[in-house]
Amino acid sequence: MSDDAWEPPAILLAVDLVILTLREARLHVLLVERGIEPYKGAQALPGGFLQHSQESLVAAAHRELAEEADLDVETLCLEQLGVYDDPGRDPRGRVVSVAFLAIAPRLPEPTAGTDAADAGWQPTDRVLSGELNLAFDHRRIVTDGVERARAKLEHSALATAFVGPTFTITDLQDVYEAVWGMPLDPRNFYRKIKKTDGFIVPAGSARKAATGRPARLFRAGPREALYPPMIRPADPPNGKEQAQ
Amino acid sequence: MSDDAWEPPAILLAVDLVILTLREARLHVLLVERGIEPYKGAQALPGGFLQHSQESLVAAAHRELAEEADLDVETLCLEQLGVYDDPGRDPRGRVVSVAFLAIAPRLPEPTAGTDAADAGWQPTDRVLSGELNLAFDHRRIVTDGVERARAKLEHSALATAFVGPTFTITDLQDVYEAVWGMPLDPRNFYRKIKKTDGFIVPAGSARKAATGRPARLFRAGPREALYPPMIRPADPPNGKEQAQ
DNA sequence: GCTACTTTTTGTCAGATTGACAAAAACGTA
DNA sequence: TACGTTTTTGTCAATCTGACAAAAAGTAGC
Repeated sequence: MSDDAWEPPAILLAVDLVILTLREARLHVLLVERGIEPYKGAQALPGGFLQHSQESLVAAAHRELAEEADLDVETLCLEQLGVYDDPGRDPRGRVVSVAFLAIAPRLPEPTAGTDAADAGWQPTDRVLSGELNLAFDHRRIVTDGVERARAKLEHSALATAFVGPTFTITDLQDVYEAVWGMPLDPRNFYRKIKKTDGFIVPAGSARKAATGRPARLFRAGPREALYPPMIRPADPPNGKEQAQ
Repeated sequence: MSDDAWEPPAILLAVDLVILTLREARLHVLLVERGIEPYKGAQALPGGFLQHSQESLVAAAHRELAEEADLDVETLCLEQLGVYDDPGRDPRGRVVSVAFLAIAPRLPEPTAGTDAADAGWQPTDRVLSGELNLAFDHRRIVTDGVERARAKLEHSALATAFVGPTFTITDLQDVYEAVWGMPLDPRNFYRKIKKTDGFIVPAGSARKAATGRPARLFRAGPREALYPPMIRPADPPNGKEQAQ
């Protein structure tokens, strides 16, 4: 490309957000109903274009989140998920979108913002299964986001981000079961968690549900990366792949 | 953002490539000497701007690779590494760059292309340590790329991408040692590899170096994801973190 | 041809980890 | 006080890991 007279291509840069949380022991994703064309009326991830050329991507992400879902998530830690740039993914022209992922403890019901007709939590199952159709390539983005969360639970203390400041080991197990989508043995889970140094630290004695032995409370520990990782059981219980 | 009169911000979209390979049992990255300002004369990752608004990011990546390093890597599998968008990372204006990562078996010495004064392989050590300075934020990108490769070695059969079509188990071990930057026990490595179903399949009897028992040859197996993962030993041999 | 040396491959063995399951502990409730 | 529930502590066999020995299969030197 030895062209001196080079015209910058007209490309629009956007951000999309996959916000995951736990509600009633199921993994949910934040969706908005699009208030404008294209895909007006369809469910979509919150997101939008960069406002000006100096706005950073994460700044745009936080701004869109506030605008579209009225969520106060200053503290929310956004992680880059990927870039989606298939030409033709947006009928308006060439739109390259950077997706971000965030994990949140139980959040308040979001209220509709200016650009979105409505905002609310939907179970990720319904999106992944295709039961619920999303605008653009947002189903793929959600799929990637959930898979990222699953993987991160194995190697990081991410699970504590789903729950409140103090929690019980059973709370943590609920997170793993909801995100991984499989049941785990409470006894073995308990043992594994407790012996992973720095994952959790005690937070006073405890009390919880109406019935059963009260559970001890813990707080997130200093450890960010889990060294002996929490290996999730092989996914395909229906698969029959056997090599060698 | 309820503005109808909205001016698309002037943002340039670029790609950068982290091409990793093994040379003399060390991990190397492909660098070019910049032939134009800014950072003219400095070492940098191959990459450049999207040519037109319909060009996909991977297409641009392949094109730049051919242009700048004259490498024929049609078959090279590029994986998205991340987006680098710090305003101010490029003195020419707002440049958002999407980085791609590729792993390659021993490649021919690249020849300089049109935009780059020179192209060649440099040990990643020299980049990570800061001994070799790179243009823009390319040192960070290389750091992220190497870390990604390290992580992928744990869970995928990526190691076979570093070697030729047929290889010995020792070849594989060299890959792990070079990328992880630590020595591994040949006996235990051998055992672990052989018992990971589908990782490698036999490829006829074998022969190799001038000395020692001839090693058996293998070919990459069907397995993409390693189920019992290859857990790499804890990184910090100098660390002393102990909680609980 | 025989010995020395090198590298690959096959074992061994104790300690740690895992998965499945039992049982005790610590509550509320009838 | 007996019962049901949930948390917590154990147990046990199977598996996996890390450290190390030894056999196997070549080449090189004499």
